[in-house]
Amino acid sequence: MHLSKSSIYGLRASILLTKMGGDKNYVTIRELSDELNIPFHFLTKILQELSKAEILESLRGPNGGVRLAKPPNRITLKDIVTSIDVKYDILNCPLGLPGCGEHSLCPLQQDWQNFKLKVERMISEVTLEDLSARSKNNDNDMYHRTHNHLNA
Amino acid sequence: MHLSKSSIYGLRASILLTKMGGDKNYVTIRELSDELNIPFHFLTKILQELSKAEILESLRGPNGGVRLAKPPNRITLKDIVTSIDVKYDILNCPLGLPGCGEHSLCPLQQDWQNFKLKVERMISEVTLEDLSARSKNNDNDMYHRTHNHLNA
DNA sequence: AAGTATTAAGACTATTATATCTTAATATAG
DNA sequence: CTATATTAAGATATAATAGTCTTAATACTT
Repeated sequence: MHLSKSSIYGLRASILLTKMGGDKNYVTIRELSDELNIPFHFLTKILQELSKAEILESLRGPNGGVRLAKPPNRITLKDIVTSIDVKYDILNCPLGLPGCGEHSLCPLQQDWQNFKLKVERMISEVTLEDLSARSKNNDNDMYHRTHNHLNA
Repeated sequence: MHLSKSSIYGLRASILLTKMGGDKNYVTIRELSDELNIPFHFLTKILQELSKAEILESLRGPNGGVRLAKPPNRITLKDIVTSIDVKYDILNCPLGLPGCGEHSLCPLQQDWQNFKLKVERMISEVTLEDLSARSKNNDNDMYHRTHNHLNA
């Protein structure tokens, strides 16, 4: 049960893009990678995936970069995650005990079921707009820190 | 947020051992690996860790094998997991959103906090005896299936 | 048209997790 | 004492993930 770094980086970049890109201008990947401390070439490849999935648009050359291809209230976290990790495994019991969620052996079963449903609903309902708004209201804005003591 | 396969295999083998080993006889690793569909040599190395941690005892030669080194009600899941994955990362936000659990950006924050506490408490309180008992009362006993459509 | 800034694409490398193979050590049985 | 069964240990192999580097394509600027 976890997302790949690719997905996490893709999420973070998309959120930052949402916050910066209100004016429909392109933002360079270099800017994003600097701000988020993500290796440039690595982020480039990830964002290429999101462009192919038509979540982002890109433009080469001077003044080029990437930007959202749709209004941020029409892009869910699930859109992003499933474009990057084609088969993401966020929903397996963290203890890997067989049958968790179906049978009664795993003691976490009930808690896991509940949490799983919330995760499922959250990622398919929450949009970039939502997250971006939250972030703006947050004094202690982790998205603009330059040091990396973040979760990974 | 996830356990390594090593930890999961170690857990499964320990549970099976608990169920088989009431009579204090040694069980061969081959038997365990066959029953659980875990590669023999791989399981051997994992169980060596558990032996070093004095959770299991082992004996070489004919009639050798492994067995619990303590009564199963004195071995918690956490004992096993921390012996195998010295630094297990079960407690990071599955979305890797920065600051989850401390700040308010991640929408899962509250749910994640709750779940995390339950996981923490569970793995440090539940013993092999508990799990083994559950398993015995379970008709559909996944631990003795030979095919592997289990969580991983 | 030339130069420059930028993404696209793909090859390459590094790291970690998972798995296998080989040999050594040890205990038992005969 | 010899043969055999078993774990111990360590070297090697494979696969997945993460990250880097190089070159190509493209778009803008002058």
